[in-house]
Amino acid sequence: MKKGEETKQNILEHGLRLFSSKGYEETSLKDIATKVNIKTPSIYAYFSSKDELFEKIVEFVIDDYVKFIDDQASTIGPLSTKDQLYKLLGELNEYYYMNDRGVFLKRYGVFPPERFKELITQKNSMVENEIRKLLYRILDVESDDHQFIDKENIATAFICLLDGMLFYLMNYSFEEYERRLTSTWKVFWKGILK
Amino acid sequence: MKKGEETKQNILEHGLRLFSSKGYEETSLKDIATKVNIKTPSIYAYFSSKDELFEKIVEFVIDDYVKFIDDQASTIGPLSTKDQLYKLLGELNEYYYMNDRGVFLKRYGVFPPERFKELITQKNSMVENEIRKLLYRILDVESDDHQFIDKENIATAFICLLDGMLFYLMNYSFEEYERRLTSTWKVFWKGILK
DNA sequence: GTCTATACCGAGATAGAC
DNA sequence: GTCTATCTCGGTATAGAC
Repeated sequence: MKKGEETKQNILEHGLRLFSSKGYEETSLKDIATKVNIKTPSIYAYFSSKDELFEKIVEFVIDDYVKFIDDQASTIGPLSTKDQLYKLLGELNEYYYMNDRGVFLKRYGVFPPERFKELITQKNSMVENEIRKLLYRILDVESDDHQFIDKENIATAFICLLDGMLFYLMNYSFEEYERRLTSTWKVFWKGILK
Repeated sequence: MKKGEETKQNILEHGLRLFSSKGYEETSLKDIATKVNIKTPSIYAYFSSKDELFEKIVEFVIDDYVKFIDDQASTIGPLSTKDQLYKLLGELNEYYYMNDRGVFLKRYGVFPPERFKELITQKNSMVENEIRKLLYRILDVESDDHQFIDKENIATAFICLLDGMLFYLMNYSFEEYERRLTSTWKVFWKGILK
């Protein structure tokens, strides 16, 4: 990779990390520059403004998440319906926990800075759709022992569960999160059986 | 009410509203002063800094919510267990939807500015405890036809559901939220029965 | 491509008149 | 109790040398 290209990547990565943990306004270009080991004005060689940098990160993050969701489709294929659902829940949760992209997604998905509201809500509905599509695919397979309630219903409850678990992930230790995941999953699974 | 006292209340109220909708950093003291129809420096007659103003609002909001939860205890008394749970879920959700205090609570509960992190997480665990206590009280009554799974389990799932629904409340119309509440509730209720 | 120097602005905050 | 005037600081952004 060329030196310039490398710097650009570094700016994007550290920007992502800082925006995730501290928020848009609380992160200065100087903070980012320091992490990348350059001076603030050098950032302008790659991005025309702080806003533009942020938007580029938004786009990268959402596209990456959509890709991640699609990847799950192929990974969970051979499992039983129950295991597929549980695995999907765990994987999507851990995507949030394990990297800054997830935190970024949630932080700005729920509370976007005024200027980026439109861009973000638009992109966000893509994500929910992707998850719903995957859930329908899982539930459509009839080769299983179980009977389920209405699919749409399940998807809505599943997504709610996903969002709710996020709070646990963010506010508690990983162990506590796992305990709570088990509890919640039990209720969900019993709840969607006919 | 004395004039000074009134101004102070106005600052608190408009501060709350602006912090909820725009966030801490994006809200300037000038924004608040404008809404109150005073000039920025007048705020310092009541609060020694922006930080102090914010902290006062945090404390007010959390205390008010805890009070609200306690109020629910007396309101839902005569209903069946099922109706009590459903009503509680609806009431707690709508507290969020209907006033800025709820949005404030969530916004800073999940993503507090660095400086206030400690204050807020500490206060926040009080809230979860209050909800758990109330749930245990509801579930302890045995005069009902239903058998339930483990109480702790139910409480965890309930709180997860509460947090998840928040995303629906914030990102969709009230009608869509209600549709989704129905779906999610169905799954939850089936899930907690023995 | 990265730097130093600097312009510019808006924020939080203080002093002191009325 | 509220104002005008003003200070200070840190942020984004630009100019121009190397």
